[in-house]
Amino acid sequence: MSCYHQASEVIRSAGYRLTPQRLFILEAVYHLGGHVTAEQVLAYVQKSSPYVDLSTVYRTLELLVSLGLIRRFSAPNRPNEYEVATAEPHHHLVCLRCGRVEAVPAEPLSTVLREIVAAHGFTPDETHLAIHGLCAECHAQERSHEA
Amino acid sequence: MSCYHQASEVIRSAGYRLTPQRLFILEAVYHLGGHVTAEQVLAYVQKSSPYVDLSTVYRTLELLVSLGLIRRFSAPNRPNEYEVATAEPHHHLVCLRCGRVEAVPAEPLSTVLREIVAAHGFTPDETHLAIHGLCAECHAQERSHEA
DNA sequence: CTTGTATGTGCAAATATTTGCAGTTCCAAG
DNA sequence: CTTGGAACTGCAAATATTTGCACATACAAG
Ligand SMILES: [Mn+2]
Ligand SMILES: [Mn+2]
Ligand SMILES: [Zn+2]
Ligand SMILES: [Zn+2]
Repeated sequence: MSCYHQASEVIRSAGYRLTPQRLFILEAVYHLGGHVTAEQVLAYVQKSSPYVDLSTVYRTLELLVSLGLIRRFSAPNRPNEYEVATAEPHHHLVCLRCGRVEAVPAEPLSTVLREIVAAHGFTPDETHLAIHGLCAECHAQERSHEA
Repeated sequence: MSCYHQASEVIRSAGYRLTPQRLFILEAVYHLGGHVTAEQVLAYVQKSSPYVDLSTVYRTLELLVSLGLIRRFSAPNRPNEYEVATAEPHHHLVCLRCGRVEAVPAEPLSTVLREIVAAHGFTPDETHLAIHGLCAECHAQERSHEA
């Protein structure tokens, strides 16, 4: 579950320093589970290490994203969320009306996506796509609302 | 080209007021063309109407998005960009390394996407997807960088 | 175990975006 | 053509995120 030991090794072997802050932040994302915001990570980290700063959390989360250790979930009108990359690969459907976020398996979407954009010489590395639209309920409501 | 007349009718018939600010902002997005930021829209609008506020621009742009008159382009580490919805439907490939943004036709991606997420009862209405990854050049560089 | 130094951190300020609120204005109803 | 009131706006403050910089520290080399 919460074994972020290998993850810390990735940091080292990529040439980055293994600081207490980075370990705390890594542990926070692993421990909290699911999607977490920078603010939530900070709150957890500060229980053990009160002087860690929010900017360090942001910087570290982006570092972990660039190393592929965590994934970013970014949707308009909500703070960025982050999640361990060891979770099953998936995308998210974001309802623009009620705000609900639902996970869907990465496949077959990822494969199709990869094939289509490969024709443009592009290599998508984002396994965590935010697809905007309307959930079933909200879509039904919009339809009835017309008349 | 710049005929946003029908667009203003959409605002009215959706029950929103047709204010000078909304017309100026609409015209700005039509006139400037391509992807524009709130800041750019403000600069253009203020030439004719100096007291318009940036918050009004943000609010109005989001209103126009919700009415389907313009599209939002939202990628991490860059301000949101907006574009008239009358442009040919397309998505964007965003290189996470060099920052380049390339347009790709909406089809066949949109159709595939729609089919796949329909199985989850979801109706994607976002024809302006930001797909993250590496462009051809940057991908080549990463490969050679390994060795 | 030192030590030098590039990397990383805390803090504060900058930037990007959103929100609350009091005053203004569009426009439906008369 | 008025006019009342909800919708809208400007402004300022709040919130979200990024950045500059001086100081701290991980860690490679000795
Ligand atoms: Mn997720
Ligand atoms: Mn576009
Ligand atoms: Zn919904
Ligand atoms: Zn690139």
